[in-house]
Amino acid sequence: MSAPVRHRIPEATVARLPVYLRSLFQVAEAKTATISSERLAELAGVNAAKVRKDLSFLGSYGTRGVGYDVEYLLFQISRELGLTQDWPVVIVGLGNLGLALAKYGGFEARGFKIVALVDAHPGKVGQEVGDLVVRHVDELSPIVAAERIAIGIIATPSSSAQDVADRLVAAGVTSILNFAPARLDVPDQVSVRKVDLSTELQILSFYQQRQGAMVAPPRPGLEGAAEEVALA
Amino acid sequence: MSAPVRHRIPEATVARLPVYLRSLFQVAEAKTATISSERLAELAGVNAAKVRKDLSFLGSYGTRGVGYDVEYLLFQISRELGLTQDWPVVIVGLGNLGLALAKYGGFEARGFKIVALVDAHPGKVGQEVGDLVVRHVDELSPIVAAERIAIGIIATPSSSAQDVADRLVAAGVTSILNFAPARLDVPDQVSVRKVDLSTELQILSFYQQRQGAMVAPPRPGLEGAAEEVALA
DNA sequence: GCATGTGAATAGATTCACAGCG
DNA sequence: CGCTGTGAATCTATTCACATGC
Repeated sequence: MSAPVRHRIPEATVARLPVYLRSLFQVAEAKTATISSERLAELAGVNAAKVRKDLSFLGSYGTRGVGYDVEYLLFQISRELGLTQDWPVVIVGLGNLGLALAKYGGFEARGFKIVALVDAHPGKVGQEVGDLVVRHVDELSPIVAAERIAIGIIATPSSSAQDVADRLVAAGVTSILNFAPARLDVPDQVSVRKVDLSTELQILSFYQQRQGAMVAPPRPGLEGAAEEVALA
Repeated sequence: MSAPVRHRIPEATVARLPVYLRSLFQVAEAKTATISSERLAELAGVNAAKVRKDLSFLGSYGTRGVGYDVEYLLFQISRELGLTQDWPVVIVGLGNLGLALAKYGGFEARGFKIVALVDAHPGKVGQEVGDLVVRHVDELSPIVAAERIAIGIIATPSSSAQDVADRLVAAGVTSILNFAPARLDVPDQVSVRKVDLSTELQILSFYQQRQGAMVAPPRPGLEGAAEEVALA
């Protein structure tokens, strides 16, 4: 059931697998049966050697002289990412952002299903959002257990983020996506990823400031290399 | 008026400066005058040697045997990030996510000011959000010019993302924060950073699937890509 | 012939460990 | 003496270049 685990897959590679997955979905819609590393690289915005090396960590799924079978590769990457099942997710915090996430339909298509909404504020509890009713954060444990939730999204103010993380962990959640601009202290077995909008803007600001009219774009993490900047 | 640029600052370091900044604001509120790399590392969730090396790229702002002056360091990092001024920002796309971002008050405090909202949908145009009125995307150029906007946030469905990016670039925007799950093709001078919620969840799914055993919380600031957003 | 798969080379980031200085 | 600043060592990631095998 679980993936082969031929090698230990590098973190940087794991972070790119979802990008390849998306590109492959596009290609699959166009009824293309096979794809070369060159073409996939172009769609994903990376370099072809990187694509080949990344895919080689999953196994030898390509055919020399031909390329990769799109459907087969889609399946292999999905399996590697654990997306052959749907993961139940809880959103904690239903302010502007939490609500936007709750209403966003794009997760379902990608292997995730929002199954519970939780907030600490009495005014929020009981509210209906889509086909879910917001429940109180004190009920987190039974909800997580009942719905077999493994992934939690924190969309609260940062002042409550650590408390919420503690509750999620206590309830048995082992993966957390944190939108609050706060560092979370969690046990080693728990994975945390952070999305911080202000941080992203500040990084853009850095590169923006350095260019006035010169050079040097940053790079979101994909290709490209920063050029040198002349001294002021 | 721009920073000293003693060395070229590594990308990984740039991505951590906002984290240090936030930690320093906390510390400053507590009226602490100086801070050691050890303590700052703890607050930022990184290792102390990394803090020292990162800060050393900005200059020698610490005092041996003592630590760093909090206020001074705050200023230096802010300056390096270009946050001594407020950047005017436009949000394109006012679906659930765009609206949530528009209503989110956290940017102002961090050096950014949302000065314009733009959408292509007639139903959206004219709507009031906070103290702004949504304007039509066709007016982008004059708006960008009038407000001296350098940073644009794309919160549209991915099908429009490239078109919006082209318009932003044509209007003179040189930094883009992209929430749409699409790769953007832009000129070299333009910086793009991408925030992709589904990708983040998929990365969590990978580690979740490899349960119990090792943990490997991926890095927050750099790579990432894949899906996200926008709503209709 | 042609595109994969992969060792080897290079580049970049992190960590170590200690010299240097207040 | 304590903590910064930094070369050196290590680890991770990227890119090159070509042998391999369809």
